[in-house]
Amino acid sequence: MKNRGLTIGQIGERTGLATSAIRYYEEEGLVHPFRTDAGQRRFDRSDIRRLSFVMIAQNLGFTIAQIREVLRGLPEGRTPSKADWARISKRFRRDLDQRITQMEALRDKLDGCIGCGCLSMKACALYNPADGIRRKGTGPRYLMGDSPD
Amino acid sequence: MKNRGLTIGQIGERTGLATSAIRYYEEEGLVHPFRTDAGQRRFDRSDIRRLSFVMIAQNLGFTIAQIREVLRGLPEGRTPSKADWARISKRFRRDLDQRITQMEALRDKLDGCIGCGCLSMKACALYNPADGIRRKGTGPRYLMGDSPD
DNA sequence: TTAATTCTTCAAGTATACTTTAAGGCAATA
DNA sequence: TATTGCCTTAAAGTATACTTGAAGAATTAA
Repeated sequence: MKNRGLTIGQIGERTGLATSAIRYYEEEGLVHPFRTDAGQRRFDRSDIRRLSFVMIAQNLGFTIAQIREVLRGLPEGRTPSKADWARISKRFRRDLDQRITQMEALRDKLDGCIGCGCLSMKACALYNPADGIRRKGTGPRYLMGDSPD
Repeated sequence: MKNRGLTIGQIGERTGLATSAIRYYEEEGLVHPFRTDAGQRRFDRSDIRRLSFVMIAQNLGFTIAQIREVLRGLPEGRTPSKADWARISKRFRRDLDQRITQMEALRDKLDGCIGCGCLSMKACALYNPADGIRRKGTGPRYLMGDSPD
């Protein structure tokens, strides 16, 4: 193995990600592997954690763009420390808290609201739950509990 | 207005949906407008509620396929009653309760887990919170950390 | 009646998050 | 050395949930 580091295949094994997904994540700026003299990707061991973070964030419903933003909070030159990770995880925590609050509010309004006969959905709390759940743009929108099957 | 009923444009105004979206929803079997002799769509007033329900479900993260499933619980021949709506809304309630519980569990594990260096993501609650999104792969997955530091 | 507006279908485009395929180069092993 | 297997890029395909555009028919307003 030339130039040391982990190959994309090895990273794939460790993380469970398809190599195609990892290449896509690089394209999207979520990982920055270096290259061998021959042009093959080589990853740092810390990239495993980085990609794991990406997977978790995906599971939490974050978009690639959002994850990229969050990962900007990590240092570039050195391997991120536990404190680095803890710092950026706070954003997740805030987001989760917000979502939970939102969902609880929705749940509490559900029975009274569905089928209530509101003529204007603009006045209905269920119609536009304070942004955040519904993604911008198109594409599949499933939240944590829903796998597309 | 021929053959009575609401036109797609009027339904769009009432619900805030684009007419293209409404046509798409018909194609997907979420609404079933009748047609005038000339072939134009005409909607029942109860379709406003039906489409509002679709929008709410969308906001809650349900897919079109799931919404179609739920809507099957409504009567075909007559206008759904309040009781009909209440009945199918229960599914939403259950789903919301489940998601809230899941998210709370995630939130509580977040600080301790991100960057913790877990050796196996199989043991990590953040990795597969809703189980089923990520496919099972071969071999051990050492996520959120490489080998012991 | 004429003109403006709304309706129709169908095909293609958009965005996200990837996977698949093709054609070929690099690396480890027998 | 040869062969196997993993690596490369680029383009195209997939799924969801729609929107946009074209061309023409139906409906409404003046």
